[in-house]
Amino acid sequence: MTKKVTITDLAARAKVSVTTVSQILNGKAARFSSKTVEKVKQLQKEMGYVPDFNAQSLIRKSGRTIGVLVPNLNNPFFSRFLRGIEDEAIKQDYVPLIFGSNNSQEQETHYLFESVRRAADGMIIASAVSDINYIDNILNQNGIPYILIDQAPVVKGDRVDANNEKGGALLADYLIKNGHTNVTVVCATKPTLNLQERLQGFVETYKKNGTPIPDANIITTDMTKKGGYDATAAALATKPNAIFAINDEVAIGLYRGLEEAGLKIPEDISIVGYDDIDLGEYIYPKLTTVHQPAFEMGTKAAQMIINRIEDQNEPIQQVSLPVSLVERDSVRAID
Amino acid sequence: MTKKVTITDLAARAKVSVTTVSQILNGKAARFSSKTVEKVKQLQKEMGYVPDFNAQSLIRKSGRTIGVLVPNLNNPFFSRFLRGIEDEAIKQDYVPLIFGSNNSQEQETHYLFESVRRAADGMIIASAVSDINYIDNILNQNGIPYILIDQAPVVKGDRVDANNEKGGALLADYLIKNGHTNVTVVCATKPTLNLQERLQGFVETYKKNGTPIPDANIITTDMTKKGGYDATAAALATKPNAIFAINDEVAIGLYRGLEEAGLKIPEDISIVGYDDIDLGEYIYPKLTTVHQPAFEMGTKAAQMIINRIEDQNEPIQQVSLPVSLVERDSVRAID
DNA sequence: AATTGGGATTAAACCGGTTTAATGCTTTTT
DNA sequence: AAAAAGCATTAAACCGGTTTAATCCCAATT
Repeated sequence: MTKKVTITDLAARAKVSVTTVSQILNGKAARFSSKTVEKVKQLQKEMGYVPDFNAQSLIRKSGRTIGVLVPNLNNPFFSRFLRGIEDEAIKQDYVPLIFGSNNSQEQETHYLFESVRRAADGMIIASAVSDINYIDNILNQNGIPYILIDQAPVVKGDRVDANNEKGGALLADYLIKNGHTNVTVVCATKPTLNLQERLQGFVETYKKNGTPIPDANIITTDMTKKGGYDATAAALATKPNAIFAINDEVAIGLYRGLEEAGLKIPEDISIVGYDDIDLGEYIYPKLTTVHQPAFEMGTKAAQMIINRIEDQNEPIQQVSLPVSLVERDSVRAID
Repeated sequence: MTKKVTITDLAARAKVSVTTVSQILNGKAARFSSKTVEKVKQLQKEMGYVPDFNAQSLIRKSGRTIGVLVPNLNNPFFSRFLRGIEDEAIKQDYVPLIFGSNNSQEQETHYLFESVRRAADGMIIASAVSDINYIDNILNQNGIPYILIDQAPVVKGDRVDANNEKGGALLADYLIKNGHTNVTVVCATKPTLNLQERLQGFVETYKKNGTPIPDANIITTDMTKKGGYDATAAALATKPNAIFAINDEVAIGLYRGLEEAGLKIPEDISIVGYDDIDLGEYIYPKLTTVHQPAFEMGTKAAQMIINRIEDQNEPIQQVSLPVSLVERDSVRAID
């Protein structure tokens, strides 16, 4: 409970001015005698002096903080994504301020304002909401740069995503190749852009194949395990021989639902997911899915927002990371 | 990119002093004429004035920030725990600064110092390390109160945990009741206190039952899915009829390992886990485990640290939340 | 009419730093 | 010997707020 040591205390004990201390501790020591430099550095250790963060940020006009908003802390995809952000941010001496909105627009708004209030230097946003105008309003008005994950910017802006259309197409091709012409999709009730794109890529591929997917075969639900589970009956009612779960969490729910319905994967029905969360390798049967480079999306997003923060005039970037098919055991070939 | 509005700007436009604006905006408006009050409030909206966080924190000597350190952002147990913290913190107008150390003491240390530097008002720590003296050193020296999750304080200090010994005992009783006298445990290589306690409760119960567990039946590995998977062979070598995975993640790994070994759960071997992550309900067969109130542990921890922050003299609290057995399908009765 | 009192407002100090523009002293240069 | 240059250091302004202790003005008391 020792009272906090300030730069003034340190200066007093060193019998120099605070300017001197400040300069030396910030490495602008060029013009100070090595005697003074040593004295100050020594005293810093001795007294355990740590510059006051708020005082520093106030005058530097930056706290090297990045606000990060994700819809769901629970989804392993986002955990990996967050790890990527943390990893890169730390390297560049930034700190992420992480918020999970639980898929609620109200909470998103709250956290957006909280980030503004805390003077985040920039934000990385994976919104759960499809209409993101309001984000731009809040952030732009406050001069906070941001980068969107998996969403199209309202106005021209930075963006990182993985190639969702491609991912959808990859899955469709694979399923078609394995003889599944009768598929149903379990998607979100209010799909965000990335989901729309996945769906689009998938559906288009089937159309091109001459085996279009009827609208009735698009089931909607929540993007959670429970959502997948709850959608089982509706999906089954369409009598598909394969189901495309728009993300892996939903696939997990479907696994359970199908098991309870007495159906065996992939003998009775095939399933594919999307994301490639690590769990996919552990469940039985192992899940065939599309790999999204979640970690890399995180590091890339962090790099980009830091660049933007430090140079507002950088050209706008829209980065689309590659995806790939992860072929495992949840699909069987039919004839 | 409109330059940030300061209180001075606002005061100028309102033709009053900054003192007036400050007072009014902080609700100390009692002595101001309603005309002035209205004018200021109106202008605040109009100009979109948000008080500078760092300036405010500097003088208030608090940024209402709670540092949170967890070993692993990936583990659903911690996701739920974090949600609990976030939930409670927000209510009390605090913001959690979340860090995941990836089970590395080096990173833990880094984040500890980062929290000090950022002037966290307090910390909630779920360390991955069993010897936590160093935490106390860093934090205590800087006058930052903290509360430990699932660890015993070095010196008398606040603590939240769930009743781990009880949980271990619960599992042991259940297994014994179902006729499993020959069990093996998969535990951490360097178990933190909570894991030691679980193990202790489990082992003691078996000992009391007159069927002690041989040391050879305690297998150690990493606390991840992969760790569980990797431990399969060693566990199987002890020829158990039931395995206690010290947490659910490990159990998931074991599920996969056992499947590959051609063993059926629970027909050929029974498994129990610990934590009750939501996944347990979805895998096949559903996992029997011990429920830890992760969310409540989070809210409780947040409440406690906030109390401590706001009143350093509060009596020290050690809260142990109740656990319960969740009986599902991964154990069969043998005779 | 002088004094008191209270309502409305603000000047000024302060929080803990950073930075710019001096200042004072030596040492060189001319 | 005076002017210029160089080195080491620091005074003072500033960042954007909060808070304490005035100050001002007008109505009410004595």
